[in-house]
Amino acid sequence: MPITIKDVAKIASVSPSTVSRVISNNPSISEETRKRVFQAMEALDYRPNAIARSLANRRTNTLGLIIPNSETDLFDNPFFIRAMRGISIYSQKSGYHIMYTYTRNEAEELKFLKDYVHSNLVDGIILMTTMENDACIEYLKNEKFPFVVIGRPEKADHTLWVDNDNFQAMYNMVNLLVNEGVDRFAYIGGSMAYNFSKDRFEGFRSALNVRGISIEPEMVIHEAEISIRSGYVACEKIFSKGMPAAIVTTDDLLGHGALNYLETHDIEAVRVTGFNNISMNEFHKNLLTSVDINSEMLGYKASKLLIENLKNTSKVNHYIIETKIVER
Amino acid sequence: MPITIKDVAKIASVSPSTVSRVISNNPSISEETRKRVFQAMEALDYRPNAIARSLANRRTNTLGLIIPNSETDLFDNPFFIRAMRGISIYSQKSGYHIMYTYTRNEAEELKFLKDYVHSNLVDGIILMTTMENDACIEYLKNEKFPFVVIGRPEKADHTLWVDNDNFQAMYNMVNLLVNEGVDRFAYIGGSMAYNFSKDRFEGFRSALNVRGISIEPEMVIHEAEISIRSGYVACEKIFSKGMPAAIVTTDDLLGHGALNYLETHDIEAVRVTGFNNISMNEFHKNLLTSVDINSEMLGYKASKLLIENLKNTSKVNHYIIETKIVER
DNA sequence: CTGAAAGCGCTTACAG
DNA sequence: CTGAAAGCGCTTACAG
Repeated sequence: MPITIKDVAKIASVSPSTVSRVISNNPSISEETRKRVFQAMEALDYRPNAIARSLANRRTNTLGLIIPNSETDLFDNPFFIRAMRGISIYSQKSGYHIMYTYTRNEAEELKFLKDYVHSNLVDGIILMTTMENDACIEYLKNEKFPFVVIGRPEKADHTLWVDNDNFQAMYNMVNLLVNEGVDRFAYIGGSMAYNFSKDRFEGFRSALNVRGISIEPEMVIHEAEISIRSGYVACEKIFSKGMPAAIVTTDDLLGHGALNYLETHDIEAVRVTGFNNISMNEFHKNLLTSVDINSEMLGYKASKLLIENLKNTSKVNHYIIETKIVER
Repeated sequence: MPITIKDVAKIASVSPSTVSRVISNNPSISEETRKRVFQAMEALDYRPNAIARSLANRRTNTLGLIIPNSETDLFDNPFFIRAMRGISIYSQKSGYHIMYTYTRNEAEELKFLKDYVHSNLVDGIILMTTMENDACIEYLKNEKFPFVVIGRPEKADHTLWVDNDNFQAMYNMVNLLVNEGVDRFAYIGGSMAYNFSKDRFEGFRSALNVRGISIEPEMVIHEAEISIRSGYVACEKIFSKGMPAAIVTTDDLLGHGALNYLETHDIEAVRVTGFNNISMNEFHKNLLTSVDINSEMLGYKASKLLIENLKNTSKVNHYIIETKIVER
């Protein structure tokens, strides 16, 4: 027999309405009765039933999280768990809970998204990635259901999003290498269906352009899968065409694949760079210079942005998270 | 104005009770009216309100997941995300949702655990790790709140748990090495406050015992933190004492730390083994033989066990997940 | 096989 | 500043 608001009301000699107002911090309650009610709650070790509150006020204080398809190694990428940590930390602070669901493909993404939206279980949704013609974004916009997306969407209007400045981060990385004297570049990136891949590639292209270094198309590889294996395989193609002075990649897993290739083939003096600054880099003998994208902050700010908007206390529709080049 | 059970009832010319019975698959409904109700639901695109259902039948069909403290690299360990994936996949199948919360220390663990238990938001809890004198297990037992724990707890009676046979896995690994001719062993493990650390160490000890190989205490290191760094640091201690023929570790991160040490110091012909078979192993030049603990299956079976018990369809209180040595 | 009614534990206009 | 009442959208004994 659980303790309810009625039990508290009886002990405190007030009505259930009053107890409810005390719980929700309604300012119209006198200090005297507030104190009495708190005492009663304490005495009974009363905890409000979150489900009942949700039904009555039509808010669940819960956010839904869609973790995208990843048969690939992508899933061992610490990005997701780090972002989920940031999401959890901000949400805890503001009294929100987080539901997640793992999906294997876009069809499942959409299916579970609908489940979240129609079940009334969550007040808003966090999408962990952005794709070209993203069906999830499309759907949520149509339904006018609150959501935030990690990664700048194609049409950023009327959409909440957080992202790094991927163009700038890659631009700066290439510049750094040019300043070190690198004059021949290879590039390994992920699928151009992702906006962050496009942005990073554009940063690469623009930086070389500005510095007057030509891009060699056969040294530019876009791999469908972001993994150590892909990085390795891409190098086989690259080195069949020539010998770059640096291999710029869009992910540390690709970068480590490249490093493995270099080591296996006893190739020296080729710089390799990546993104994400995964912990594996730190003690690795082969040095990988990497962009720390601050995944945890991406998650943190994503939930912040969404929750602020649910409470109507936000003026902005996006946050840019600072990146940092970690040189090695 | 959301569509409710009443709207459906009106269209189908039945009472709300009947609609409810159709939704919950109550067998006492005639085929004829069942069909009519389904048609009405379809016509209105009706979706039951999960919150209202939860309040009425006192089940939320939601599980709560506590992700333990990890200021350390532990968090980049793919174990967590893989287990969470398994948990999600089984839960989806049986119509359960998953909430997670990240915690920074045992005090927070307990705090958020209480939050879950008292908010009535979840029907059961999944604990991702087991510790010595685990306060969370203690608490949940006292509250008689349903839970499952990944990792065999100290007192396994009246507790649901899933685990590998960590003793056996390590025992087999050591045996394999002995058969290959290894006659001098070093050991790097995690904190002995974790049962899996204890089990793995016992497997190590017993296997050497049986094969008549003595353990050199100064070559046995228990690190508080499971990380690449710790593995490296442990090797500094080990090699100041002598030259083992194999370094057996309880985690691939420790193993990679050891490999890095060997490489940095140009030490060859020392075998290194780990646990988890992380993806980093696959393309790494230095070969790490590893125990694949099947993290995803641990998560999968954990939610299966918990959900089966919530539905009273389970006879067992634990599952052992098979491990597999991946030789390299 | 089906319906009317009470109930799950809250919130919130409305009235005073 | 506080209470009585209706309502949130379901479920489920009870009765027929």
